Amino acid sequence: MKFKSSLLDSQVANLSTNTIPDFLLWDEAGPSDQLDTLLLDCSSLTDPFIPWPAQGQEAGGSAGPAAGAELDSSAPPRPPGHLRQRHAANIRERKRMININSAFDQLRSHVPTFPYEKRLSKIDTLRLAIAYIALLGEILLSGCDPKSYVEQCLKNGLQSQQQAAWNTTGEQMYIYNLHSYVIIAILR
DNA sequence: TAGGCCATCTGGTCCT
DNA sequence: AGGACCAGATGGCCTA
Repeated sequence: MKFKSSLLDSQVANLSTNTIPDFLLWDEAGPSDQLDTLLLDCSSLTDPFIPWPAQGQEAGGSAGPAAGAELDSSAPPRPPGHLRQRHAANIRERKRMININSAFDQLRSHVPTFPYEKRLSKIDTLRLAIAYIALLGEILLSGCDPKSYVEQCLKNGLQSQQQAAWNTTGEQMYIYNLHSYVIIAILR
């Protein structure tokens, strides 16, 4: 997600003309079933299957630098079964990352974005979620109607932004943009 | 083509 | 000892 000023400005412009931007949550795009199945199949293997090709060749994906260490004659000798254990650890790691990515997908589905916004990156998902939670907390504390609170918040925010633009740091502007982004995306 | 994002592999560390 | 977690390194893909 890139906070292009033109993007935010266009949404603010729409809002100022009482045109509420569309809001859409990300489609539930769960992890690849095929990949899950593949990993389950791999983890059920009982023989020390080595997924990467013969030495010196690149596996289907990208091999890390240490993959070459196996080929390094100067490297310390590995204990027997090291490759098998390493392969098992790789599978566990992939499954762990799938779990993490699944959680990210779930989180994305709860973070308000614009329908034309490209898929949120992980870091943007986290930052927007933080901003969203903060906003929800403010709404709870205010006791106001959520929609009217958000609209009022946006109006006040725009005024304060204009007033304080001259001394606003980049970091503050980024946080402000996150806050505004969430607010505008919520309104519909 | 450079930069951002991501998946993957790997070794190290900590925990059970 | 083995699993979970983590961070570094690397290469692929995509976009401006």
